[in-house]
Amino acid sequence: MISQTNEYALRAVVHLSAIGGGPAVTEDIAEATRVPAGYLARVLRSLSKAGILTAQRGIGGGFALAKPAGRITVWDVLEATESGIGRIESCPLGIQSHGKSLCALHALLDDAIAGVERQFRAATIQELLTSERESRPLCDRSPGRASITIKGSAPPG
Amino acid sequence: MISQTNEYALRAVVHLSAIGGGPAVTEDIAEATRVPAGYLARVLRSLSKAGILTAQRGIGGGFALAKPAGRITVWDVLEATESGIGRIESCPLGIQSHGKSLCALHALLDDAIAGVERQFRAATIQELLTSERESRPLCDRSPGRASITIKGSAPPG
DNA sequence: GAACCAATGGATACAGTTATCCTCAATTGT
DNA sequence: ACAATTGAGGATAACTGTATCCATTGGTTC
Repeated sequence: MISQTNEYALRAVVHLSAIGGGPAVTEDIAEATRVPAGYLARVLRSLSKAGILTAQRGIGGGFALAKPAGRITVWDVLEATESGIGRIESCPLGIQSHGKSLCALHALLDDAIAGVERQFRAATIQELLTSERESRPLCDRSPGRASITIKGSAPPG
Repeated sequence: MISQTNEYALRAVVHLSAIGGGPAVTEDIAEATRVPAGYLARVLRSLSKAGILTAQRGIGGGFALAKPAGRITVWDVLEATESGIGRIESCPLGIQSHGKSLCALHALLDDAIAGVERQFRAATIQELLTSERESRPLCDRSPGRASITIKGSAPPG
């Protein structure tokens, strides 16, 4: 359903949004989101290629949101990390007569997936951060303070 | 989302329902559903263990539905083949404060999954066969005739 | 230009899923 | 009892997604 890679990508984007859009270096994002740094680097590249993040090398560089969090949907992030969610386009059995309109079985399956897609298309990253839920994404405590502990290099303020 | 194994299991159960509940031997089910026979054997065992199918050895044996198709849900089949759909129980980051109530991000993800679960719990195998859709599951042609080609098991010579 | 920083890209290892195969146990028919 | 049929179970291979590593390239600062 939601692959590990999807998870990592979402965490990274949410984190960047939470700190105001970045930029932040791979190492720091990995630390904050508890994602293996080596693999995260690869995921961030995907997000960069997909135009969700911008990448900047050298000192002061890192990854940053390419557009405001309110304009990035959960769906965007999932799509960027491939694997997507796997809509069913045609009959997996390769039955000709099912080519255009899926059979009852696969129509049901695809309907379910379509519902998920709709939900994810409607949800922006910004909404996750301003949600009224008890706990916010990635934060170690409940709302009220949106502070995220960023270890190491650049202490804000 | 829907794993290959899930697919195979669904096809097998749908097929058995379509031929009236069985029994049918692994080889024949594999033929009709276009599933690799060796692997299908394993999947059928899972379904048998889960109480969805009954297994009978020896001549005239095979697998049969353990209960009427109207009482088997898509969800039952998915659960039986493990992997399920992967509801999110607790925060994947292992953040303590998220333990009970998921954060906004994972609440959203789990909501979507929950919706899928609800749909699949409500759909019976029987409904798939009596659906008014253009094409029925596994059939090579549209409704009207529910005939399924079962290749003869008698080898020449 | 030199030195350092950080992303890029490729090679590689690891893990879980998918798939195959072979032997054993149960059932049926002669 | 014997042979044929058919599922049960385990060992193993192939494949894909996950994760690590290292050399390279691009960019900043001095």
